Amino acid sequence: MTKASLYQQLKQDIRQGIWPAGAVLNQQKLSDYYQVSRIPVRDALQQLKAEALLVMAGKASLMVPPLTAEEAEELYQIRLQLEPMALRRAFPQLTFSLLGQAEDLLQQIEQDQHLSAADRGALNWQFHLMLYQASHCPHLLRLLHSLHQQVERYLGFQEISLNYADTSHQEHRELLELLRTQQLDAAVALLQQHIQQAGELLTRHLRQQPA
Amino acid sequence: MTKASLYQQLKQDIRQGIWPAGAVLNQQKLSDYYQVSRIPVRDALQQLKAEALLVMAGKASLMVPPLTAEEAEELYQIRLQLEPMALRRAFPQLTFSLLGQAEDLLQQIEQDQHLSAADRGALNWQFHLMLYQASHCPHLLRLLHSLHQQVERYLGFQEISLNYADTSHQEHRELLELLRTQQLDAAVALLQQHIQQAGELLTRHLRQQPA
DNA sequence: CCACTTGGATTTGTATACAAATTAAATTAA
DNA sequence: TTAATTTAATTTGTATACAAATCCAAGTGG
Repeated sequence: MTKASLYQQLKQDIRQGIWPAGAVLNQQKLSDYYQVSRIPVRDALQQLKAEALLVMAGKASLMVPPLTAEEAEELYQIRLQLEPMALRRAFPQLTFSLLGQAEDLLQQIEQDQHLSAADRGALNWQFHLMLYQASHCPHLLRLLHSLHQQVERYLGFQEISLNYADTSHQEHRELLELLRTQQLDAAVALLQQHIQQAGELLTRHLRQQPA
Repeated sequence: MTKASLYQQLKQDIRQGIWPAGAVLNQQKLSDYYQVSRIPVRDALQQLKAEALLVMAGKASLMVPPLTAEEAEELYQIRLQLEPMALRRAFPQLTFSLLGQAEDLLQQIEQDQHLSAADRGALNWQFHLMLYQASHCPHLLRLLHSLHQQVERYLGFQEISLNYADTSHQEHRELLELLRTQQLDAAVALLQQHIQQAGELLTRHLRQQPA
């Protein structure tokens, strides 16, 4: 378990609920669990804290943040502001090659019916990222990546991703088609609708059946 | 030099150019300079890296990011998307008490004519924060705080803040007045203009006279 | 009964020492 | 001369040991 991979592992284990929402993580427990000293654990924790994938609990201890409908809505609202911007700035630099690669990712999602929620989430983000990357906006991409990691914690609910899968796929296809035919404004409108819809579905679910 | 303060100190020293843009920071150098072991230095560096106040230079070393017009523009564009959102979400919860506290900050800026660029920047952000805080959006506030820290590195140029000071003050006053009289849309429009103007001034300056 | 100390147990913070990796220079071959 | 390769120096990564702080529960006074 090397340094970078400990960070990755911890992040994945938080997503997968090994360290559930509300759990207080202490360095000793983690260094025992991952069979490393506290130093690399501290490094990983520090990084996760800075990304808000962990939050302070008391004066010195760290906690896996609870999942709330309010914060989920907030995250989607922020995405709703930033992702259209990313798409607009990427648009002039989008190539058929990139759009093709994005389509490949879609196909991968649709074909492999028995992907884990985590894998589907990762591929879904890769699809969006493929489009946004062309913007060459390092800060924007960094923020979107961070936001997506936050959101991913909420998408463990099988029901959501399954119910929404078909609509989502179709919207992704339409988005690609609009970009291919140079209809930027329509593409942005669709993207906004896409994000808003996903956000509403998630928050509705959270309010009905809190995490 | 305790842990939290080492992080603060390093951040301040980067802003103030003790570790200038492009400088590669190594742990030994910093632990000598700040008279602490490498462990707390590592913690601080890890955090600064996660906030993009430091960036990777090569495989393992960290660098103070260069200042570029492109990134400055990007940062202001992101603020342009997020700050109006923060103001809108704060608006229903804004009280006369908060508006009063915001006004106090303005007065503090205007009265003290010989503030350092850093101090003026800090107070300016506190003014904006006073308004946005009422939104109770933790993620949004965290992002805006981070963005502002990024932007602050660009505002060491005396000419900019001095030239713009008067216009900026007046816009701040107008903003408060619009909020007092419940004119949200006008307030948002002014805020957008305020950010855009500041961004254009900065990027124009950077393109004329690169850092 | 509640708020407030106080003690010990736990947990985090830091220093030092050493291992692993990276960087940069020197050397060699094309 | 240039590019690739090896080697030495530097720098980062990690473990262990100890100091400082925090947390929590038991005890005390109001």
